[in-house]
Amino acid sequence: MATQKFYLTTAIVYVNDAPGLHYLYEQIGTDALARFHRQRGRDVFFLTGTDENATKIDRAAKAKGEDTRAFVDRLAELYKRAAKVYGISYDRFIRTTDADHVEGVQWFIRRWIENGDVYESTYEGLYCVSCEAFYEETDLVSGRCTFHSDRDTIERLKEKNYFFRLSKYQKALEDLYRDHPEFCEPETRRNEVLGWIQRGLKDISVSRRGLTWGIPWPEDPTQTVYVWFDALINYVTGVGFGTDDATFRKYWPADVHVIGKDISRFHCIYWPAMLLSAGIELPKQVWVHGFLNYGGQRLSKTSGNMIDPFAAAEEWGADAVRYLVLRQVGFATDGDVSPEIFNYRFNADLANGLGNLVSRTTAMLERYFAGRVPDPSPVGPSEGVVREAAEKALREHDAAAERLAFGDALAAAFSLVDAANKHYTRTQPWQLAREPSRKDELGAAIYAGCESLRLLAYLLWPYLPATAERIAEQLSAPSPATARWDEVARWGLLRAGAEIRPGPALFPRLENKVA
RNA sequence: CGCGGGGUAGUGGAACGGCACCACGUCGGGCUCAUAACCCGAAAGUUCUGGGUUCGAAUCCCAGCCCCGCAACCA
Repeated sequence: MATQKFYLTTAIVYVNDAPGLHYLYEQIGTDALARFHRQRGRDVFFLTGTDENATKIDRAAKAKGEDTRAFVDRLAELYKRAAKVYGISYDRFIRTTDADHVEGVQWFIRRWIENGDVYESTYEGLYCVSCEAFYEETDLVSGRCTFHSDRDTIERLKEKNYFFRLSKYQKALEDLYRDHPEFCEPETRRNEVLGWIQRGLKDISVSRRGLTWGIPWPEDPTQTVYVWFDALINYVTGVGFGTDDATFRKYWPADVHVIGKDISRFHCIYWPAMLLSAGIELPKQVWVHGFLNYGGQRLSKTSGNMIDPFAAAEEWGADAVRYLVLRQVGFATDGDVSPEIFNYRFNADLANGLGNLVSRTTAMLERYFAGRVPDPSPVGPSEGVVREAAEKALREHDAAAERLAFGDALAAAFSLVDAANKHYTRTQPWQLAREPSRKDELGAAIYAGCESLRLLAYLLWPYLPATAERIAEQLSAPSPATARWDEVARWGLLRAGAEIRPGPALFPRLENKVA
């Protein structure tokens, strides 16, 4: 039985500035999915990275008087550091300036050329002679470039470029979506894409002339690959296309590309057409997530409503932030985040819910059983109810996680926290403890609470990896990072007599910050 | 008539033809193992507006108002 592979990607991020929380949002969601599949025994390859070949990056570096190469190196490190802080478990962090990517892109484009899908044509547009770049009408302010608004630098210019025959793939894309509607999820995003296709596809310019930064067009050094097309190709070069056939054959096609809704056109139309032209199998799915809003605006650099991910990790803890964004927003739709929302959810779910359940359970174990897990029998009605709740949580969690509904998945897992709390209210262990003759009942009641915690450690690991480790450690249970799912994810596996090692509060309440 | 999404208790979400549900917050009660945590109960909605279809509409149709995203060479 060969291990099933699972290859997933995030979009690569455009590195013109420091990372924001919206960047981590996609990383966190994709990481949770990667961990979920690893936990279920799949051979996961998780690719993420940086998009570095844009002309604007070259310009941003020069504007700061910095060498472009040094500039992207510095920013790539910063993004890697953010990923590390948040426990993003990528297998490769690709940079589009990596040598193997550059080589792979050129091989990719040669295939288009061989296939007759590239031709020379003229691109006409508004050109800023100072920036040496084309702009759209909408980019200009009163007909002037925003970088050089003090003088007239804009000219209407024609440039010879290479064009890709996107129009040739109109029918192939229609067929793709007819036969495999699941290619783009969720459905609302797919409908949007179908609308674009129905209105007809036009050929697109895929090269730029006279740039000094970017990937040279194969066999024509006067042209540079237009950065969007170079960027998309990272999904195949990241697993060895053009340079490492064995790895490429092992992981391609991708199981899912996780992206934001602003770039679905590129991933759901251009990308499959590009692959078809290059004679490469299509990925199985593009999964489009929503955005984080703060104060009614999309969280972004241009909206000026950044939440700094490094500061957020200091404030709430990286695990908590992972939980907060996924639980609050869900993943498919847009949702609101703010420090106030984080604070109240932190207290309600993490401190009062999960953290407090761990505290009360381990405290009772220490007090009543000298820090050893008691025997599970006799199993009374309340223990049965908790067990059913646990099994339901496992089922519902997996079903939700499978469809990237992380908010629902977390809600399913946390339903077990509620079930355990209700169980304590019903059985009242603190009362049983007063009657020595009922020691067995007391043990069974606490065992059920303990067992709920153990299962929670495994269920929550994809979202709260560090917390899950701490819970498992406190129960002397196998590490969620390495345990085989079928050997841990069943009720009743916690060994009686196991040592309990209570730790400090997992999520101390944020007392002063609740407005 | 560019395209798409959305307007539901104070807040955020769910239901998408059949008694309008959940969480947080608020109020009342209980408990004391626990991070003033936990448990039970209650109040709170003319489901954006106006028409229509239907035995019955938050849900379907028409018109309008408002918010958000996209609008293909910006990444």
